[in-house]
Amino acid sequence: MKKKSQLKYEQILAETVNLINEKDVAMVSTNQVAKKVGISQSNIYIYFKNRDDLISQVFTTEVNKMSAFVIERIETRPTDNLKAKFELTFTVLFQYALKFPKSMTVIQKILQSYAYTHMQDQSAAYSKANGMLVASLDAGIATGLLKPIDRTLLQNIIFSTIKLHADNLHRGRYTERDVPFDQVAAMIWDAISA
Amino acid sequence: MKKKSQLKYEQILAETVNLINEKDVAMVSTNQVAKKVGISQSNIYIYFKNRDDLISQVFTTEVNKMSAFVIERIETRPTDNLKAKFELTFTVLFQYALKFPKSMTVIQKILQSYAYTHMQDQSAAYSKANGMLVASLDAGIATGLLKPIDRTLLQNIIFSTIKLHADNLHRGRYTERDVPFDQVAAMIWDAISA
Amino acid sequence: MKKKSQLKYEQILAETVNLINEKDVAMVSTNQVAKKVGISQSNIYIYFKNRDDLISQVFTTEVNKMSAFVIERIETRPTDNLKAKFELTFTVLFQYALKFPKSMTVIQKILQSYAYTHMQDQSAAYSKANGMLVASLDAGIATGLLKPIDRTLLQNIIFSTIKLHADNLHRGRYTERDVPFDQVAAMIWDAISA
Amino acid sequence: MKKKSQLKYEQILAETVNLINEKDVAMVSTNQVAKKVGISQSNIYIYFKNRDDLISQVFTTEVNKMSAFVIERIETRPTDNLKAKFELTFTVLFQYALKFPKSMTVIQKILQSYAYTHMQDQSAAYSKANGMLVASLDAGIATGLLKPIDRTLLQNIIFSTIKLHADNLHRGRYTERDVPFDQVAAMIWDAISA
DNA sequence: TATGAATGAGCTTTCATTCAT
DNA sequence: GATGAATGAAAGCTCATTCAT
Repeated sequence: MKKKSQLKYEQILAETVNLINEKDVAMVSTNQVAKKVGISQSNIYIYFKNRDDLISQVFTTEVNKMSAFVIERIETRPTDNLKAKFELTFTVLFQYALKFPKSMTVIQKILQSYAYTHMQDQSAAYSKANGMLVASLDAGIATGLLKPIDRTLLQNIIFSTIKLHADNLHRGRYTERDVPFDQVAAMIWDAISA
Repeated sequence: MKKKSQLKYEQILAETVNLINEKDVAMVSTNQVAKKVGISQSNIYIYFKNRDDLISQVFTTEVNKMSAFVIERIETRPTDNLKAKFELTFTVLFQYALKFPKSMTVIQKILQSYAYTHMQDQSAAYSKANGMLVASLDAGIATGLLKPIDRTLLQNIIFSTIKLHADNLHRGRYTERDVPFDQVAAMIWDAISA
Repeated sequence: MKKKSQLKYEQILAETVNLINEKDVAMVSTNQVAKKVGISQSNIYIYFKNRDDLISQVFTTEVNKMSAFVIERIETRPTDNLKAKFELTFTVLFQYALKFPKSMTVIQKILQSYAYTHMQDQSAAYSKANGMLVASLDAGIATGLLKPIDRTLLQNIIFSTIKLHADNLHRGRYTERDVPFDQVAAMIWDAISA
Repeated sequence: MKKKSQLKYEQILAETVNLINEKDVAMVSTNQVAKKVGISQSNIYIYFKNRDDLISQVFTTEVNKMSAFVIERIETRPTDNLKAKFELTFTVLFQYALKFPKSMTVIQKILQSYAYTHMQDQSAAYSKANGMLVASLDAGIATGLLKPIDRTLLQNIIFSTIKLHADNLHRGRYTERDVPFDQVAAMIWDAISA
């Protein structure tokens, strides 16, 4: 794809993200996306194989974005203190959720959607990103730092809590002064630490 | 509605629950429901004002079912020990999730769906049920039993953890022996207790 | 039909008249009528063979009502003065239009509707009532009182003008003081008189 | 819209005109129109926003056609004789009704239809065309040429008489020799002139 | 007499997708 | 690359009508 088309490709992705943010994944149509971008519906099929492909690429793009954001801020500060690393991860995830409020919502919505669950080729990006987190959690459990319990339970508390906190702030339910992130991180830590 | 129709009314609700369980709320059509029940599609409009009404009544029915289940098992065992009461609540919610695996999923899906969010008259049943839980949490915070933090964060950990655990069991990710509920309850308690 | 049913029969007719007054004939459904009367839809099919029959009976009833109203006020005042008789007819028609503002509208709407045009047995009542007017007009033409021109043209001016004037008054476009009926009658007379 | 589509656009309008001519406006469905044109029903929504838009554009098109027809034949023959101008207008309207027998019927039907009455943006074309006639009539009244009476009464006689005469000819009720237009125009003039 | 239940046909509208230009 | 045109399928909903009770 050339420059010009690269731009349009990104515009389509961006408007799809916006629309998924507003309504259910299943309610977002290629029609609506095209209208938002200001192109004709059929144009979308030049950039994407079909609707599933569009949703899928939105997902992959957002996962990659988040993944890159986190890795960049963690890998560069290597530490042998596992607990500190976890806490840094929480903070970075929270920063991401604050900076890209739509991104986490979209990732979560697509992940839960029927469309994604039944998609042919699911995101390799997601597997990879998830794999890193899984490795971290397993290491934490193995070293006795985290509770010896199925990792999905730990993972759920981490992500759902951070996302809810960011959403609450974003919607103005409370301010960062009312509920400092430290308290939230402490709550997560209390939950998952052995 | 008379006897005979009461049966069909419930069949429609039941099949709608099944379908919402399988796919996104927005993807469940009156057509599909009718086909599952074995009636003509227009027949649904005898029992429900429109599609929104159908979804809404499914929601209310499930919330009432859960509410009744929980209240019946808690109110009858009054205690002045607040902590014991919380732990009992967790257990009862878990029992419900185990017994009616689709119910919690459906409640959650509808609650998150765009359709419900933008519905005219939202469920009074839900407001009431939720109000009781809110009161409990606020009391727990006030007495210093729970962390002095926004209650939605506590609530999220309780529900999402219990639901995920039940789902994991249901999908065979692990058995009750592998991950006893006590451990899960302990994790929740560690998270929310002051 | 017994007394009770006679009442319901008339209620159905009355509500149908109301609905036809508000919208297009083709838009009035048995559903809506039943709802207005407060009965079940299927009940209508006890009093009327089908929808066409309902519309047809509404039409006949209204035509008979108008016919009786006019005849009663004209036949009882026999006169050999043909011009005076015409003018009396205009006045009586106008009184009817004022007293039953919906009636003339409904008659006209049904008369123009596709349903009526293609109905099996068209109203004998209408033929009869129309026949009388036709005879009057033909007599007027024969005696040289009216313009020697196709009678439908005369008839149209008479009815459409009287109806429009009554409607204008009813909708408050002007008052009877602003536009006295005498002026309207004079206009009609100027048009049709030889 | 490009060339090819322009053709289909006009075909859709034309078939809609035909159908409205045959039955009630409310009975004309996009289904029927599509079948007549020989396209799939959804295709109509490429050319028209929705059904209302289709009806509305049919109306505007016909009004514009009539308006252009009349203006072209009147404006080009300016005269300071007001009476002559009125009589010319009658003649031209009659010519139009003869040449486009469906057009006037369709305009009238849509104008009376519930759908149009309750439409959002009503035809600017109609307002303009009507405004010109209104101005003429008001001038006629002011100069003492026409009867000093509400203009809608004058307008009704003009239009309904001309239309009925044209329809009568079209349906073969009588020939132009039986009822020359001069007589009809005279009748109208007798009605409206002071 | 009355009604609840049921249905098939029809309606308007939106959708994902394809294709010729 | 881009678009207008086209379509079949499916959606939600209303309708006239029938029938058993």
